[in-house]
Amino acid sequence: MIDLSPVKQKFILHWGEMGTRWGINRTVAQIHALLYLSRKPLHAEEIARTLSVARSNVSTSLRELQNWGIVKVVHVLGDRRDHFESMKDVWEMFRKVLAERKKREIDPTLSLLRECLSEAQKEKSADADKDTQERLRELLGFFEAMTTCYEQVRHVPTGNVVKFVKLGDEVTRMLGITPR
Amino acid sequence: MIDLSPVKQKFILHWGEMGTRWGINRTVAQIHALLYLSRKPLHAEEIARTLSVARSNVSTSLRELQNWGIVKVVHVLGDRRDHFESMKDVWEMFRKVLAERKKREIDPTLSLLRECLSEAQKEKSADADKDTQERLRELLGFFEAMTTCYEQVRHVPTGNVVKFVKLGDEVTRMLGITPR
DNA sequence: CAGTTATTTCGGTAAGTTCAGAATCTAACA
DNA sequence: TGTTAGATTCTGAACTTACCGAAATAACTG
Repeated sequence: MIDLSPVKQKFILHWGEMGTRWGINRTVAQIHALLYLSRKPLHAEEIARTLSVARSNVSTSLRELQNWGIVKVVHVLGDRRDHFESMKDVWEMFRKVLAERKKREIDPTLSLLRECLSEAQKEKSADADKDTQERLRELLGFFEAMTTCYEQVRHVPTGNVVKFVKLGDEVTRMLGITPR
Repeated sequence: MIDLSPVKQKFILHWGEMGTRWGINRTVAQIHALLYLSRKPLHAEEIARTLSVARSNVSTSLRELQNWGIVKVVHVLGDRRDHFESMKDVWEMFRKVLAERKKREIDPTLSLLRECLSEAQKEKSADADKDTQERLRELLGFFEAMTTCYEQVRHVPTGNVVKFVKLGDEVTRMLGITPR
């Protein structure tokens, strides 16, 4: 951490904390922050030294970041060590994470809700739990809406994000769909 | 757990798992699932028994759910124990959580990024780290866009959510803002 | 106000996670 | 083909977080 400017330190620590709040391992998030801020790709040893964490820990964490699809291995001429760099396009990065979370958490939840609903219909005490069914159905509806929403957002190219957000603002205002 | 239908069990367990992935304590999420599915408000003792967790643990978790604003205390006539019920409107619940997460995580991140940027400008090695500044600025831009986005979504009444999502779909398609 | 029941707080313990270092594996290079 | 730098995996220790049960507190009843 000594090698880092105070600003970088501050950000990396914060990002680590935020990670834990969203179910991401602290070290994983810190490494991500470090790579995101780094001008050049770093090798594992360098990361371990900079953040004062074990080399092994870095290895595992990098693997995870690669699984999220936001960190990539690159090679530097004349150096046989792997170097790692983070995606720099924030929007693209966000989309990656969104896609991955959908795959890991939303999709399984959709399946589960559907299973539950079909099982609920077969159950003996069927009408006794009409209520549960209704609840599950509403939740399913919600996640389906989220999926639709995601499908739209997923294809907006980075350059258009701001435009897109502003547009949404206009439209909702015009149509008065959001009475306050 | 014995008192629960298989379907309820299944859902509660899943919801608990999903909770952990998003930084929510497993028990907290399970209690939330239980209350969400429950037709009538439950008292703490009942929750503890049903989920086989300690009474005290239930107490703490309920407090947390109340902090999120998605569980409320209600009183049952002729019973002096507190009873708890979950909000049933999924969309409303989602908005609550969104609002809370914004307050707890996004807003502090915005502040931090602004601090970092202003400190970065004062730093000695100022131009050496033009790059870092640029990265931070982009991240800030992203979170600002997210905030705008949130502000729109935040006022959509439950009845209009589906309409809203479909509308977004139409608009983006019409304008061809999302070329595939 | 004494007795009863519900709720919260707190200290210890169990469970889970993170981490360092050793052992193993892989591949570059002589 | 042997040597070595680098990457990965494994294991036990340290630390963190979640959880329980006991004790204290608060709320109610007669």
